[in-house]
Amino acid sequence: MSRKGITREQLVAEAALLADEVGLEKLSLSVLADRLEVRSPSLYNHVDGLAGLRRELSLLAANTLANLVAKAAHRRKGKNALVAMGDAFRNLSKNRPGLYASLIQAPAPGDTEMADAANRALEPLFGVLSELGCEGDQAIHAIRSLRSAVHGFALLEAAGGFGLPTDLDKSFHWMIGRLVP
Amino acid sequence: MSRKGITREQLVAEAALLADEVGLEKLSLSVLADRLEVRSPSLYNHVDGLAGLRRELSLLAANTLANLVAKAAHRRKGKNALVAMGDAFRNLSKNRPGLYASLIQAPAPGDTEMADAANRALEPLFGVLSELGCEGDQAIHAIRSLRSAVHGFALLEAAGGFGLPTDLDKSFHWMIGRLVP
DNA sequence: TTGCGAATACTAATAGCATTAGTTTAATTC
DNA sequence: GAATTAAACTAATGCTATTAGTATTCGCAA
Repeated sequence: MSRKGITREQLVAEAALLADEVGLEKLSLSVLADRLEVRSPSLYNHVDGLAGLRRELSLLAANTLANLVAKAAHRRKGKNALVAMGDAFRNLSKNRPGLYASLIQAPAPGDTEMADAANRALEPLFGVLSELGCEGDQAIHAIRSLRSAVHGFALLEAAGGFGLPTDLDKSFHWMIGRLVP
Repeated sequence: MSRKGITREQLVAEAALLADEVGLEKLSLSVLADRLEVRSPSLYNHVDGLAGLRRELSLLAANTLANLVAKAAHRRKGKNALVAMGDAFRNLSKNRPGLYASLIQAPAPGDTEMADAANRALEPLFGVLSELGCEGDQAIHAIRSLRSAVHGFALLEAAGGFGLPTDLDKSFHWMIGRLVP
């Protein structure tokens, strides 16, 4: 058969798009192979099985998020920056639900690359908080709370957990405003 | 073969325990059948396939949570009640991770039984907030925020998302305190 | 240009899971 | 005690992931 010239990056990117369309749970090597017009065993040349693909997706998600958050924080200050970062988070979950969902899986113990990528998305948060004069225990509490709240909000929203979609933006901003010291 | 006398409640309860042990993703009809010392097609007498089992688990989780939250709120007032309810939430995620995880799946559109069960867990929350003089938009924002924050915190904690486990309780209580109006 | 090695695709085969159909057997009911 | 129903079983199908082995194509070096 003629070569398709698939690269790992393309493969993972396509898998992410597919996950957005059909849901991360329904993403299988079979459907990905169909999409790429290839037989499923061929995927093993690029990725270490389904588990490997999932890890690549997590990595892509973490890096994508880190970039969006950094861009959102750029040239903004204080609470404005926090709100923009929160919005970036939430927008990713709305625009790329499959990709966002792959953030959830816990990194394997000792997987520093994965842990690093996740931490990179949090760095701007540290910056803004210290700029707001928030240090020590306060900063730790605030970061944990903001992460939890934003993540939980995005998940509940994606799962249709909120009854009415009215004023969801207001609620989200109210929440963030409450959690900055 | 002699009958095993399995009831649907037992089956679902056992499935929940199994999910706690091996993780919800790894819970299959096969392993459940092994645990119950039965062949997997026999499970179809009690439950509508894997999808049906998952729905039953979600229902059990929602009801369990509703009971725990109601008990936590009992005879408590104001912020004390909110903290106790939050703790109940978080404890469930720690003690029954598999069961807790099955809360996440979105209810099928039109599945009122599932939606009702989920709402029942939130009722005490409404009570406490109105008792705190929180009404209208404020109440809506607060409820959404508290749900998001508590849920997000429980998930991140379960996934090992927080680096150090030190003072996690303090952070959790700090967060709740911030979100009550 | 030719030839060689590595990368990438393929086919074939295996194993596990969910699911359906049809059968048997035990319990319940009349 | 006979008939009905419920709950177990076996057998078979189809889908997925995965491995092994094979062939083809691309890039590079002689």
